[in-house]
Amino acid sequence: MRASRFLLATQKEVPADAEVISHQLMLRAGLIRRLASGLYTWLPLGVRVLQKVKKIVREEMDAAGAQEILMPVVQPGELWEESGRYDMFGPELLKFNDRHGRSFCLGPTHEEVVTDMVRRDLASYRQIPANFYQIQTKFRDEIRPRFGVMRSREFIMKDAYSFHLSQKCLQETYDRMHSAYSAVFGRMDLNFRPVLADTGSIGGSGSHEFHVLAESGEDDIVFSDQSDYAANIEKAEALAPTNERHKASADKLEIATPDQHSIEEVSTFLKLPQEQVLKTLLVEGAEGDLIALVLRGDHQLNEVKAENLEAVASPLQFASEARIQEALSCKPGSIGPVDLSLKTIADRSAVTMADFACGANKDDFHLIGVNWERDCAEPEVADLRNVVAGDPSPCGQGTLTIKRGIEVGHIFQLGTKYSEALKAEVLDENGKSQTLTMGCYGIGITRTVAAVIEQNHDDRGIIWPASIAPFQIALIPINPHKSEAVREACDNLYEQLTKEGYEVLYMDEPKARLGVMLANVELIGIPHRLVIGDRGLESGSIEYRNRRKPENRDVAIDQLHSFINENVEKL
RNA sequence: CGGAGCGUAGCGCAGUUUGGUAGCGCACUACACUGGGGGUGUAGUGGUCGUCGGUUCAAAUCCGGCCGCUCCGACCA
Repeated sequence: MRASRFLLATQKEVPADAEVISHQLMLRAGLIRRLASGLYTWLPLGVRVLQKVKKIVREEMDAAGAQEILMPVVQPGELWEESGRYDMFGPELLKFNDRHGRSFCLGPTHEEVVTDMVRRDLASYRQIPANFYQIQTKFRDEIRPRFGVMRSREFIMKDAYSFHLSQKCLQETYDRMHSAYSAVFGRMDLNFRPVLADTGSIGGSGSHEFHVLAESGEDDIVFSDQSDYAANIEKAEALAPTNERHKASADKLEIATPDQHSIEEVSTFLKLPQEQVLKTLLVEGAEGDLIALVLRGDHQLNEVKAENLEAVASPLQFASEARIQEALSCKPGSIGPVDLSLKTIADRSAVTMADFACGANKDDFHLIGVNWERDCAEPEVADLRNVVAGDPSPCGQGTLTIKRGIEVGHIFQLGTKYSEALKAEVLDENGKSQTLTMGCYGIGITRTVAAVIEQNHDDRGIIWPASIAPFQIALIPINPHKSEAVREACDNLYEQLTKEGYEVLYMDEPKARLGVMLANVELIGIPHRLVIGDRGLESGSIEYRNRRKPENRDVAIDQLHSFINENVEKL
């Protein structure tokens, strides 16, 4: 590609509203432009990267036996009513009516549509298993789009859906998708981890997320230091403490704690460590009642675990201040389990506390020296908290560390949730109708591009892995408008390399300054760079530089061909 | 939706306190010099100051409504 015929929309200055490095570099390198909140136009350079990612995904999906389809972005509301998600999905589902007043939505995901396709077109067990995928634009009306393409409202996703007649068969496809995903992210040289994940509201049994490890990630991933165990913090079990609860040794005492509400305030005020203060949170119960969730003060509620409790309403909803006032006649900062007439569920760690402090269910008062059994009823016990670094690993080996991850892929065993609701059935060998079991598998294509940049950049710009670089080689002439020889050498080399199948960006604008071209080529992250000038030509060499290496090297012109063959990945 | 902040040229910003000719840097156009690592000079292009209304002789500036955006908390690939 000749740069004179290609939109290189690079910018020197960092746009003010770009927070994370990938967002900044994508804007500066001219990959994307913002159209509105959470909506981005992909410029020519960005599209080239996107196409590379899609190509890798297609190759791996095809190799794993999946078939490509393409489903509409706009979907009939009826279908979503049939699955029960039209009202359940929440405000992320953008709904609208057509001119006839029929309801439609923009697809945030495509379970309904594939399941509908399958129930119409698959009739026999002979067609099972089947795995259909597409690469399509999705829309989720995110509350807060941010980090550019990392959490946008419109995004491109590869989603696949498999159909089976047995759990065993589903497991096989699931495992095959697991390895296909590892292959996809491996081909992009990403430092990633498959981690155990919560199946969330979609339900089903097995689920893994694929996370790219990066500081800017929005998820906490926990690892065992002595085994392969890795899980999303939402999923990671906090084991019960091994030590027994101490005997009560202090007397219960009520203390005035004016204006002390948070655990931090209370622990400072009472001069007690946070581990000695009990945290009591009120949430809406499944029966319309209120439930008290109790944690050690220094621990954090794991909302997914809480939501998965039967007694707790799903989605999780904290009790409003008004509701608390009505039930307990006090504010949220002064609640405790003593004489509390609500169902109380305590975290495994909280229940081993003794002589602790907690709210007195009376504004501006706390209790100290409180003990379970003696002062308040033994609560129900559950795993309610987020694990913290240093906790024992739930796999039984090692302790946990926590890192940030960007979720770029997610695989699920869905079970029969959608096939049952939409009656996706086929006849088995005995002529009997059987409901299909489903799996679903997503890769955030656009998000993956951002994740790659998060892991591959320096202070000059992006450093693309060979497999998804927009161009392999940048060809830069020095003063071509002055030197016929340079121009000719570059023209020839450009033609030759292009003919051989290399993707070359030829910086052929006659008056472009060398420094500007070099800076641009580094900013947009092209892996290999050739600089051709009079001096080099006279001494029979061409300057080469690898984007990842700090130094130039001169390559003899007559060896250039083999040098490139050896050092540049042909795609 | 709650809390904080912003809206002035394609990008980054000043000007708003104290009302009085719309500015700077980058980018862009032309020319010249320069020419082996974001160069210099000269001359230019580009703005109904988010929007609607009010106050005033006069509003980017003061007042009010609306819209949009960003950041911090609840969603997910």
